[in-house]
Amino acid sequence: MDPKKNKPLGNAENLPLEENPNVSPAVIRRLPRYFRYLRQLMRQGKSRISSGELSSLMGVTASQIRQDLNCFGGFGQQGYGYNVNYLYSRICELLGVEAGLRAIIIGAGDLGRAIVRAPMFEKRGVEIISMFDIDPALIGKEVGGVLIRDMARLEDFCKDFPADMAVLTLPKESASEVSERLLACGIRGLWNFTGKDLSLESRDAVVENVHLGDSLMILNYRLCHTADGDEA
Amino acid sequence: MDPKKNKPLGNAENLPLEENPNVSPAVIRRLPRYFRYLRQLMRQGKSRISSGELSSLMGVTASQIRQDLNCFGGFGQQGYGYNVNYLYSRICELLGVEAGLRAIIIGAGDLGRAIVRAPMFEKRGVEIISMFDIDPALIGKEVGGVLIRDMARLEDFCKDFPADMAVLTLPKESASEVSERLLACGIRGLWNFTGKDLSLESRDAVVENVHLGDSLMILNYRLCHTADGDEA
DNA sequence: TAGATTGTTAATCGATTAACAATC
DNA sequence: TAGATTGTTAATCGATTAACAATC
Repeated sequence: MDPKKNKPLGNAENLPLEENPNVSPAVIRRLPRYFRYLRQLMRQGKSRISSGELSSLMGVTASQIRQDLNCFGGFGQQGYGYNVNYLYSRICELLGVEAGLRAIIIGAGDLGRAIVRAPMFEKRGVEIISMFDIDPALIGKEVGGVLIRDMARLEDFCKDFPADMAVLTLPKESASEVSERLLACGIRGLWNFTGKDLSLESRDAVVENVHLGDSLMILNYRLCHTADGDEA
Repeated sequence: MDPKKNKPLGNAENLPLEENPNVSPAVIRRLPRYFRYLRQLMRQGKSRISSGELSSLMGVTASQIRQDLNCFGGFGQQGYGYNVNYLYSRICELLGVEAGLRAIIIGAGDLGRAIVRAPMFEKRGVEIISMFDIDPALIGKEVGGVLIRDMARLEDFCKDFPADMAVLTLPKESASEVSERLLACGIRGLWNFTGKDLSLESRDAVVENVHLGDSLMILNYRLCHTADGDEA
């Protein structure tokens, strides 16, 4: 029973991973959690795990884990389970951790500065190459090793240093206008913290909206509706 | 055809809103968006809206809107539509905007300071009554009008000023230990930014996990898998 | 009244779970 | 080989959409 290190054997074998279109949004939303738990298992030196073991660790069903992983081809081995290192590296590949993506941050306010200093990007293989702001008091300063440039120079900069994504931490009033400029610069991904719903799916760009206000309201709702007498 | 201002007529009429248990998580997740769009309509002075009109505004189906709103009773009127002010106030009620919830923030780092200064809480009727940190260099300072107190005094403070929720913007290493202390203080809601999955549903507390790293990874995935040759 | 639009039921679609044959 | 555990199909569950009768 030698530990598995070889290629996947599932039915997606001869397709490049990037071109499997049969992956549901629900599965994609769960991939980052697999990434995190596998990373942790690897650090703990665990070399092998079964769907059952992983399921009790993550609090989901073993069935779901097997179903999810199989969307991308057979990552495991019957009778053995999954090789942690191998599975981790396949998931990294899926998530583009090794793709060398580059990001810029638009808006050097509180949130922009908090984000640029977080180790999040580095851990996930995304490089922040610049920040931009319109405030003269901020332009020219450095935060977390990243220079804040004048928003007016956005187009110039992108010509020389193309970025894959932009993090929007600017007031929602200018969100639409700025996203147009970013698309024109060739940026294809927006991580949107502005609180304005952006949907550019039709324009060959992807948007991930993070709406903190909505998240807070969901907590509010549940606080108000879980207080003891819920089932009465 | 007089504009509707009276009570709802649906079958949930004689139940207090807080005790309708038939509301699916999917509906709850959408309520904050209704809140935002209705708020905006109100500011624009619009007094009446149909599910069809709202649907094209929000980019969802009219059917879903009617279905969603009906979970909580009949908020509209056949042949007329919905009264914007009335609907807005009912949704505020559902979301606890008038409930006078109080929050504390644990961790006065970049993210904690960014959050305390955001107008988000005030808009949603949540009052931040204190921040806590263990760093002596921060304790005693004020951010956004809120005093940073010593984490060691958490229990003392909560005895005198009970809070409904805590915002966790501290390193994930201490997330579990700190949430135990918070539960012991009587706090029933956690807004968790630590990146560690917390699940305290079993212990009569609610958790809203905001995992920014996961969100970034989903964007990564879609960037890598939408690049032109997707359907090949 | 006629027109409009909800409330609500039925049909469809998608996602999760269960079960088990394949196979290491 | 026997035991374990995946890959995969079928069954269930939940969420969305369509349709239309009720009614303002």
